[in-house]
Amino acid sequence: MKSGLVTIKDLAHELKISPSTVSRALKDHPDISVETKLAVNELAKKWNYQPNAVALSLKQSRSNTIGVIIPEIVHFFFSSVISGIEDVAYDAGFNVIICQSNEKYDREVANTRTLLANRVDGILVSISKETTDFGHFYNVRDRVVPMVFYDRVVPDFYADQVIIDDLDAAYRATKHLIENGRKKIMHFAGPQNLLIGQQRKNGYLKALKEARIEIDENLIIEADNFEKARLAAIKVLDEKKAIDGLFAVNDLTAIGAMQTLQKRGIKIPDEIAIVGFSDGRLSGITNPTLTSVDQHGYEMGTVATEMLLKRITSAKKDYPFETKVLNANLIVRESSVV
Amino acid sequence: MKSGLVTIKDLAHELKISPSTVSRALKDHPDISVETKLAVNELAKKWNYQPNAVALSLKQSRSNTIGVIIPEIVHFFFSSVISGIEDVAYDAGFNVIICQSNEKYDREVANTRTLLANRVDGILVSISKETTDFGHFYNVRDRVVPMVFYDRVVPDFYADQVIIDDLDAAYRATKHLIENGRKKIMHFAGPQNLLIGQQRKNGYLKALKEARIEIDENLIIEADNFEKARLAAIKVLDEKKAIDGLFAVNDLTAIGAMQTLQKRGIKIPDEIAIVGFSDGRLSGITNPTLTSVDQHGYEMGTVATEMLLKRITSAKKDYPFETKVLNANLIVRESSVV
DNA sequence: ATGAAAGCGCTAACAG
DNA sequence: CTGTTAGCGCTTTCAT
Repeated sequence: MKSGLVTIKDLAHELKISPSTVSRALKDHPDISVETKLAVNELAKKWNYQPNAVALSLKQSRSNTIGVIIPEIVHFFFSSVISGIEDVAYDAGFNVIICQSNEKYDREVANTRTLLANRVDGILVSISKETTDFGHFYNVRDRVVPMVFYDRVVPDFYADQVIIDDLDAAYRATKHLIENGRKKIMHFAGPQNLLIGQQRKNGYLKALKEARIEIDENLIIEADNFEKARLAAIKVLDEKKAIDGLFAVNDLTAIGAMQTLQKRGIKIPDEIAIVGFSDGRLSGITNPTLTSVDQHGYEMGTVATEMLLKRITSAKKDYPFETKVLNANLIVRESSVV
Repeated sequence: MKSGLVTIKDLAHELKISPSTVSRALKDHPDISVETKLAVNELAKKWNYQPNAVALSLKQSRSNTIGVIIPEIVHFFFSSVISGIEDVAYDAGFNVIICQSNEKYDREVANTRTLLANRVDGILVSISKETTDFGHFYNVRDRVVPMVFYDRVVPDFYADQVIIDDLDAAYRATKHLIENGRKKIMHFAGPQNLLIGQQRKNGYLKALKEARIEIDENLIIEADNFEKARLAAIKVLDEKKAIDGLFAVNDLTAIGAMQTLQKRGIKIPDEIAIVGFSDGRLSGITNPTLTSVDQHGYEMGTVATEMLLKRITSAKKDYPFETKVLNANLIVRESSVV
């Protein structure tokens, strides 16, 4: 058993044949005699030969690696997406390089460079909350590297993408509150430079309009995480706004608000009904359990990866871009129904 | 602006100089004249030249990439670890290839092969719940690829590792229950082939012994996830065991038990006090909030990566292996104190 | 059925 | 200060 790195050359040298023959024998090329194949494979096994994927990448200008840019890994939704990506990529023999943008534009740009430098065969992206300039993605397109956007897509950028129907989901979530008799419904909104932030707000507005509930801009507050939700909730209470419902852009925001309201003695859902968005591990364990939109992270990861692999492996790459819209269903729990 | 992939050759050809000069100019080699440098850099920028990291890897037998084997990404603790790894690696200019073992031995072995094939400069591993054979890691050692184990380490395997003192943390968690007057304390244990499973159980036993509480093997049940915890809790209730405390191997297990007990009308912490382990996002949002051991996932990721990078970059690699033990503090919340 | 040679993109020792 | 050459590990055409 030879230790360290065994190369094709080593095998060739030992067997007194040429590297090309070893290469062919290893991949069962028809030209090679059975004896040679046997000898080569035996030694390869004995010496624990493993092909150098780096050399292969260079030779074939194909790395069998896909890159993923993700805003934040520590997040039920996004980690579910990664899990879906990983599983599909693994089955197809692809590696996954993960880059976390940490919601920073600069880092997203750097990530993109890194992935291109490493000659990944394709890139999966969900843009950061900060991103408003998309030059780095045009760069990817110039390099003809396939790219699929998931969840947080770039508006008007012609590319493959997989999303959920955020507008409709938000609409149904808000409608659900209205159907349960709520009339003064707040919205804790996401950043409006993200399409999903806009869409979820629009869905909220649509439901209100449809029910002929007057829209009060003061009831729409930009708050998209636990801390901001706490502060926003406190502010709302201090201003003694009369509200009976809340639709939040994500679960953690909903939970931050819920806990703050509860601490002030407000009964959920009796006094204020709450609906979140994402349906991660959290929603089932709060008290009351949280009504939420199931965003199907794992599925989004698998679908996005399948789209990407299809574009990577298909002979002609210039077929039209696709947009897949996944189902997002409202999971009704205790926080919204008395 | 040339699209597609620009190489050093292209630049050299255009400027009618040799590739080596371009290469040197690009890295600001002192030998090269200022004019040449300027010309090269200008064209490189104009043509958006980006070095091919794959070619570099091959040349330098160094990929600037580290591999991570992680049991499950969708898990607050593990995703925190990844986040820590990512941040440190990124700052040091290293890429991160993530492989999920999904708690399967076979997949862990395959992951190891993949990472070696891709010539990663080092590997971070937390072993799967199934793993009892460690041959694949000896393989890594033969290849002289640095390796650091985090959290779930291999017993008696001589390697760098970063862990928390599971035994002590479990001991303190259990002692905390005892100090709050609990005497019939159950333990929902993790798989005993994992060191952390053993250690946490041993810590529990140590605290009981110290308090001269008789150990009842029937109160130790192997249950390490939400579902198993529900079933175990139901079984316990059906058998009408008299218990007043529970120490669970992780938070999700604690929460599964807590919810089941609550549904049967048992008051937490009044009738049964509960302590979990990990302290993720979940523990602060349950009702009552969950007392738990803070496992410092992010820090574990950063420390493990620093150890790995140190071994990768240090000239002599044969300095003694280190074991770093991180502090794990008990975060007391409502579930354990009346 | 096998070998020799070239080349993927880059760097570095050696020459001038 | 710059060019030539060789080689990282592998595949593949073209010879033989």
